[in-house]
Amino acid sequence: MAVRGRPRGFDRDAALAKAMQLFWAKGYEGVQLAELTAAVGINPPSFYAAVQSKEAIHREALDLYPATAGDGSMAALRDTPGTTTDAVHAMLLASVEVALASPSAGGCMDSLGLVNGQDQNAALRDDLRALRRTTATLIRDRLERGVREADLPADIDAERVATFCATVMQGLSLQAQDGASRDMLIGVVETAMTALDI
Amino acid sequence: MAVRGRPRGFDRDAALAKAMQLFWAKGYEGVQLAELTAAVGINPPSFYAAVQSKEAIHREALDLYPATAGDGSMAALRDTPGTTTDAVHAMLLASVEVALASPSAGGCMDSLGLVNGQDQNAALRDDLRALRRTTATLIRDRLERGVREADLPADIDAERVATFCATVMQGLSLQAQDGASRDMLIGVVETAMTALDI
DNA sequence: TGAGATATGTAATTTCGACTACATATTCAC
DNA sequence: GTGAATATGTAGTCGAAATTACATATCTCA
Repeated sequence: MAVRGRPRGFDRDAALAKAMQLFWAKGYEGVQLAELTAAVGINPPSFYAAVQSKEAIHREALDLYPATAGDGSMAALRDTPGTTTDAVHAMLLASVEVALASPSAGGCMDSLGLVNGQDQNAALRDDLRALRRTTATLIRDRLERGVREADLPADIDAERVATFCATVMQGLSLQAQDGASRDMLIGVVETAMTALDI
Repeated sequence: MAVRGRPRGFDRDAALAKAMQLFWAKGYEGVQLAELTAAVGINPPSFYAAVQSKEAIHREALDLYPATAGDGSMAALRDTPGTTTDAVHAMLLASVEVALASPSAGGCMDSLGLVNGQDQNAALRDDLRALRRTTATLIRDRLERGVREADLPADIDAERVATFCATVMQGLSLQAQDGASRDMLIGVVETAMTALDI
């Protein structure tokens, strides 16, 4: 059962990837649809034939982000063997790479995609906040696992340490935007790790 | 030599203070001029008779910010007696209060006022970046003073530690936006301080 | 008191950016 | 080949937000 009508003249997945790059580089409100369609090489009607709205494709980009470039830090947290401390260290180092991997060195898409924008985009801003809270929760879960496995002292405050890690990761995104070098960001991570010698 | 013509019907300083509150709460692009004029109780022409543009009053607000509410952290860094560590600790605790003092619990105005906005506001975004770099420089200066006064070990990397502090402070702003409580933010500061037991 | 100067209110204007109407083009099913 | 279905390009529309035109109001100075 092949599709009827005229076939789409561009690669939707490639367009989405391009959109993600743009949103990552410039934030939601920093990207104009005209810019996006120009980057893909299409006209607005072709875009709207394939996507419901700017907001809709941004949501798709948010889903694509961890599935590709943006998953570095959570993947490191999840997959790094060894101690919990090793995993947290790898996570922070990975978040440095994510921040620098932005097409504009603009930090993490979830952290900076929409910070203080227009009221009309409040829903998206709240979604990003929820994503960030989820990240903090994943970190806390990993720390609590470390406690259960006697890898960390039983008396640590997992939520506090997780919030500290999230704070540093978000700060790293802004530092990347401010032009900090990879070496400097890695130095920040190493300094942060000394706070985790619990 | 009194002023000629009809006198202004509103208090310009009060209007500026209101504008600062709004910009602090919602960011540059999150505030509409209509909202600002409504909050002040005037109409747009009265605003434009007293101020050149939205961008101009935002610049004034950026100047007013440290002169009033926003100066907490730098004042603490500057004025806290005792050790350098005491000063840094006070600075971080003050930045928690600044972040929570925002009319919307929205973090520091310099950190979050315009993160990933429209291309047309690139100049303002760059100004904010410069302000943040200045903050990091002030911290580094204080640390270097600590080294000179033998208050800190001679071999610390002042720039790295200063960048760490700036990273945490900026992260605290985002955490405040994400709804972290004062207790949690203070916990983050205490955790960060353990990284500074150099 | 009147002339000059500045402020205000009403109601635009202007610009920009997301989104779309519509005519045309390309494909599939039969 | 014809018709149904979907895509594309041109050229808009539509709404939102900063900014302003202009008539009027209120003040100082002579």
